[in-house]
Amino acid sequence: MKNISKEDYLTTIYKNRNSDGIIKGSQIAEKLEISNAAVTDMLKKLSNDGFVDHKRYRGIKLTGEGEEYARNMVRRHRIWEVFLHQVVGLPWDQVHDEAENLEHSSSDELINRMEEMLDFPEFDPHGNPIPNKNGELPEQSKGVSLNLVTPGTKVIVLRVNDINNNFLNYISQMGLELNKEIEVKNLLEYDNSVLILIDGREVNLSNKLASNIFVIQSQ
Amino acid sequence: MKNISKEDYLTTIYKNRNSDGIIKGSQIAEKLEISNAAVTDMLKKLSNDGFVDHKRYRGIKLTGEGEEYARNMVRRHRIWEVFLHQVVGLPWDQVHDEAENLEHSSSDELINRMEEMLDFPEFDPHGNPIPNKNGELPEQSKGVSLNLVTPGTKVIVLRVNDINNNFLNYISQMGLELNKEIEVKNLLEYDNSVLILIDGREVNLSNKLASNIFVIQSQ
DNA sequence: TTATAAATTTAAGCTTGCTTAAATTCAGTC
DNA sequence: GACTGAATTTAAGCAAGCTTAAATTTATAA
Repeated sequence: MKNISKEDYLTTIYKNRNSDGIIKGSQIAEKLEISNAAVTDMLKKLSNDGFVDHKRYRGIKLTGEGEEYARNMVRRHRIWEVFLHQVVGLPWDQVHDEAENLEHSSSDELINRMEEMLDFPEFDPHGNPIPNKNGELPEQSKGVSLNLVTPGTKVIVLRVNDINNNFLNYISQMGLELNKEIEVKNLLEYDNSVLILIDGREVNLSNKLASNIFVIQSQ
Repeated sequence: MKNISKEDYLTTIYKNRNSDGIIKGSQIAEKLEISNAAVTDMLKKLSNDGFVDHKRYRGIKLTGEGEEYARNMVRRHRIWEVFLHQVVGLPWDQVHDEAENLEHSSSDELINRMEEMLDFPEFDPHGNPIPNKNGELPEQSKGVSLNLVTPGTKVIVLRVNDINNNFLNYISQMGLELNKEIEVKNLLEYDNSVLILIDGREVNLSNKLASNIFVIQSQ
């Protein structure tokens, strides 16, 4: 049976909350693929532990402590990704799943030492920002998701969401990589998928896929 | 509450069984610091899973599959230790505890890649042999534990048992390290402790400590 | 051979994190 | 202001891995 750690609940909240910092229990349940009842259960514990603010039937929010904890988990994850990519030499589409496991099993001292070894990287191999030791995030241009780009525009890949190896492997095989210039050719009304030009090849991306790829206009 | 993995049971059996490959449940319980009842419980499961041979009230033995599994865990542990020491730069007395956690959370692919990066090391930073991909151990001179050496003999440190950071840190602070020559001055009858000469300093080691340090006679 | 100590197993019970099903609350619509 | 559907919580129950206490088996030694 699946057994999800408190750490996973916290990072799930951190990554999926809305702009007000609020998330619904059902969203957590969906992301973690467990029942709503299990989420309610765990929220009681996380609330007792002081990691989340939660009142019955209301939205969920991280406390300061919860925010700190979650950011540190994200930090661990992303530093592992950089390390696995740069030091161990794993391709960018194979570091996520490994980091997902390692992030729970390493001391902060190890993370800090790896960070130093890597000369304090600001972004992971998928372009996502790495919180520093104090939990602060580096500046990053906003970007827009690929499914919202006006057809005819040339853009540069800024970052992609770190979903899982499968997603990363798929877009990698299409030739997508960080900082690569692509052109949005068309937006298909039928299914909201996007037709793009990569290395002179035309590729169709589903709306869902495109929504996880963030770009900026190239000049 | 403590929650020990099946993997830990298997490595505990592997490391603490006698020369016939047999271990008693009570020994496992003692090493893992849990009750005998918990061990009986888990042995049923491990037996069902085909990892151990076990009949009621009799000794416990690894099956072929169990042996393979345990060796692979030892392999993972020791490769992590070498990696943390050589690549990340952790001192030899600080790699054990970290590796203890990481060994459960890394894929075999990662282990193999690290092994290759390290050019297929045969021994970990404490001198203990690393099983290769096929589970085979490198040749190693036998050595004798320090508490059994005849006083007056000069010896070289061959390996030390990988107990925990605390033990390693302690002997490290005394100046003990791999391949260093030391002299056994005296064996104190009172408590079976050992008086040795390291770098010209006289140091007394308890019998228990000395029994975890293995040496060979230097010529 | 039998008594006794040690090791092991069984039994009953606890906690954690999950499940499904039923009950409750909330939010939006008419 | 009542109705309805969605979200949430409660309730009851399960599996895993532990606990302590009691019962059983084995090994040892008189």
